[in-house]
Amino acid sequence: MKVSKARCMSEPAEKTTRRPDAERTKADIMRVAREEFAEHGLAGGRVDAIAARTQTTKRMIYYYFGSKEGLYLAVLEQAYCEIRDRESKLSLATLHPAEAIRQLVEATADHHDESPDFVRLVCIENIHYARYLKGSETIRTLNLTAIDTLADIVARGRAMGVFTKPIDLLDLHMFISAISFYRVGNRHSFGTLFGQDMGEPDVRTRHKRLLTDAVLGLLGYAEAA
Amino acid sequence: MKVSKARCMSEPAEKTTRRPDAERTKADIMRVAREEFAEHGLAGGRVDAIAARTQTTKRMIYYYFGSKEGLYLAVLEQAYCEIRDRESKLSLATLHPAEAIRQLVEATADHHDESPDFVRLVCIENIHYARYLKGSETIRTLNLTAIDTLADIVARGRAMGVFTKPIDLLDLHMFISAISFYRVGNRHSFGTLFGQDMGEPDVRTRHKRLLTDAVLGLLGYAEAA
Amino acid sequence: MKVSKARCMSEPAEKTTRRPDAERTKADIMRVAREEFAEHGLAGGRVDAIAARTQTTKRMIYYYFGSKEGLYLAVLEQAYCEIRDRESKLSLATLHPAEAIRQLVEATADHHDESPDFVRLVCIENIHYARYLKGSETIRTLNLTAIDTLADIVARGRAMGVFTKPIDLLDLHMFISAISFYRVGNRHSFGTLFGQDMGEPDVRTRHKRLLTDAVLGLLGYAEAA
Amino acid sequence: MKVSKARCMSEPAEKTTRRPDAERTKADIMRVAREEFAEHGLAGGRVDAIAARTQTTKRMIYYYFGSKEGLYLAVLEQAYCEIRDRESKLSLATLHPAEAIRQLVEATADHHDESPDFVRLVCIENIHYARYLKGSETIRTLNLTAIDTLADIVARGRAMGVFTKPIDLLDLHMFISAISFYRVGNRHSFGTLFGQDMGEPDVRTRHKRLLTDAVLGLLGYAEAA
DNA sequence: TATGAATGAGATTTCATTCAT
DNA sequence: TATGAATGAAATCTCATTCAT
Repeated sequence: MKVSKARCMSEPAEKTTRRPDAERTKADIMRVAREEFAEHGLAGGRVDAIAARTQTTKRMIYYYFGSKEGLYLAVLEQAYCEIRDRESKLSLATLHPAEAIRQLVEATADHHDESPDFVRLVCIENIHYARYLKGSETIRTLNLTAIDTLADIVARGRAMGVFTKPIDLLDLHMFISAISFYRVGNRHSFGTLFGQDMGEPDVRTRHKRLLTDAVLGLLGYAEAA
Repeated sequence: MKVSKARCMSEPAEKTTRRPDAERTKADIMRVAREEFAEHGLAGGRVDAIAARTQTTKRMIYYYFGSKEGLYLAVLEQAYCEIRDRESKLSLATLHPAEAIRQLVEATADHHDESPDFVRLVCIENIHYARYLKGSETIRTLNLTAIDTLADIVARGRAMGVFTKPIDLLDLHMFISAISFYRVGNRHSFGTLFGQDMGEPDVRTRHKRLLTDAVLGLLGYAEAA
Repeated sequence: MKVSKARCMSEPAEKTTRRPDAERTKADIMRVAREEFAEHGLAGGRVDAIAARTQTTKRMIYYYFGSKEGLYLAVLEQAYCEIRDRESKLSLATLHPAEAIRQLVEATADHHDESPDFVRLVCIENIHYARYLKGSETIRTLNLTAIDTLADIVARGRAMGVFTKPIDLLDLHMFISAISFYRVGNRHSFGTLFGQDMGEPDVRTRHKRLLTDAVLGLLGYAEAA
Repeated sequence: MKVSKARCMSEPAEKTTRRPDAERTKADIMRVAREEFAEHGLAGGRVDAIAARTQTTKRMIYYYFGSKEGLYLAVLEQAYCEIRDRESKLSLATLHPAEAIRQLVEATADHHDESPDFVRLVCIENIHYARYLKGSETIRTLNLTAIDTLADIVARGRAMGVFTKPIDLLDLHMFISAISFYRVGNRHSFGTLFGQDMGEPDVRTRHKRLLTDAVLGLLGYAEAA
């Protein structure tokens, strides 16, 4: 598989001798493939369907990605890269720790709400026991920054004396992710069983506030401090 | 108890030994199908593979369930029935509200940890936009007791003055479910990315305590009360 | 195949010792089978579908008719018996020959128009190269009376000097049948291609008059005679 | 000539020898499929049987025609196209109207006698209530020329004063078609019941003469004119 | 690079028929 | 006579992948 470019997907065309369409063709395929796999899963996604919605042909999919699985992996890597990029764009270092937590929670929840494809791909990947994630050089070397961001905020809060309880950073991250993820990933079953649409703006707002409160509570945030 | 016992196909076989034994055949198929679908999803699951691991033939799958989708739906319904049964067996009515919450959280988390197949099926169903769930008369009339149980505890806690903050019951339920669900559903990607196995006993214990603390915090549990 | 009762299907129950339901069960099966085969053909008709619309079970179909083909044959025989019965009820012997021809043509056309199932079964049987017809003792011994009826009319007409041209009786019968049959059997393709519904009352009337005219013409009917 | 030549897929292969040769593959499949469907009907025809008698594989049938029904429709369209082509090749414009009628009747009867596959396919299609015909853009826009041809002859005959009776053109066409069609379509049942083989040359000749006479009679052909 | 045709293996589903009681 | 369960064989259709140019 010749795909594992650790540097995500930005690279603005490089101006080499090869036809300038190559990158565009690959991007076109990946965009469609992402929709297809997010919609139907790896087993349910159809190479034919992807090719049909692309400017190019099936042969090119194999030329560039080697196999259906190779394409799926590329899609997965791209999705994680985007998440990493979004995470690393947050600048919470100058905020009051409680406010930083609030903004981090909101950003995380919003990321998930706005990227249902990503959530679906992660669900799908877990159905496959994260087999592709595990096999991906790219993703294993991908530094997810969420923990670092959290670490900084918590350290500052503790130094300032506003966070008073000890809590494992990974647990804290899991907590924030779990709620954010569940709201999107389980939206359809939850909505069906309980009649609540978790996409509604005020439900969304309420859940973010709830999560912020819970997280601050776990950190032992002393409001008065 | 407002829960209308919609038959969950338990009834232990009226006449002991029947002729060619339809119930056993169906149960045999469903047991195997559940494994197959939970493992590979609806698209990835193979009717052939199911039949091969069964005492009967592929033909009988169609005889009893009509189609692969029909079988999947039957499996899904059964899985939800079991969860409902487990939920309704909890008797927390006599416990102190805080203790009841703790036990409810623990039971919920344990249910999920011990039923990874259920969690996977729900993920899969959400990938299908809960289409089968929505189409299932059985499941739509299935009274999920979780909310009732929660309602009772919260009402008692509030009456006793130990729960001091207002919180929506559905949000509370979502909160507990989300953490319980994510721990199992996203175990593989989380483990791969962060190097933590959420199945380990002490992680599990820690997460349950964390969730209990968070929930009690959201309820405004005043320990001294 | 135990079915070949030359005497068609009348026999009013016989009052023997056997369960009185036997004949009714058979008749029930045949009624449904006739619909099914007329609708979908021999290959397209489904034993399951027949059984499902019957008061009895699939097993009984095999008990009484031996096989799908046996049932089809029984249906075919019954259909031809009914036609024979209808034909033999015509009493044209006392009419003026030209009037008799007119009534015979009308009756034939009406028979076909009112028995689309029969027409369809005959089409289907011809698709099978009349294999079942050829193999049927019952039908081979069935005296189709159409030719006799025609023969009588033509003989009388010729004796009276009103039919002046010689014409083969079988050709004459073919002529009348062909138009009557085509109107029903090819109704759907004809209607689609030419936008004319041959079932409409005035089209039907027109065609009957046309056919009568043509037949009388072929017979050299001299009106003034 | 008001006939819009809707392409009937004739075009003799633009580039002589192509690469893997799609047209030949399709034509090969259709030739065999036509035999199979004409022989056994849509329900009775087997895709496997078609593939086996072809130079290619079953897979290609689905590649080119999508489904068994798609292939059947293609066969049906082709059969109708051929008929239209045959019809449009008749040049009766310069003949005496009575002679033109005779040749038209003979050609129509001959067409049917020489294309039993076409007749069988039309029977089969009528069993299906002309559902495929109705759904076929191609066939619905196919201008059947028979009526035009007839119209021209009748108009000339009337202008010349040799055709003296008014008659609906569609009825006239129905008449000619019905006899021609019945002779082939119902050959087997008719032969079985009445012991006459309608394929025999002198029967065929006799029927053509009979039909010509009847048609001219309906037109009020005055020989002396 | 690019393309349309081709394909083998295997997927789901169907069907007439029979068995056990 | 009656019934529901069972079945083997074969039907239709699908899919990722590769070939020839």
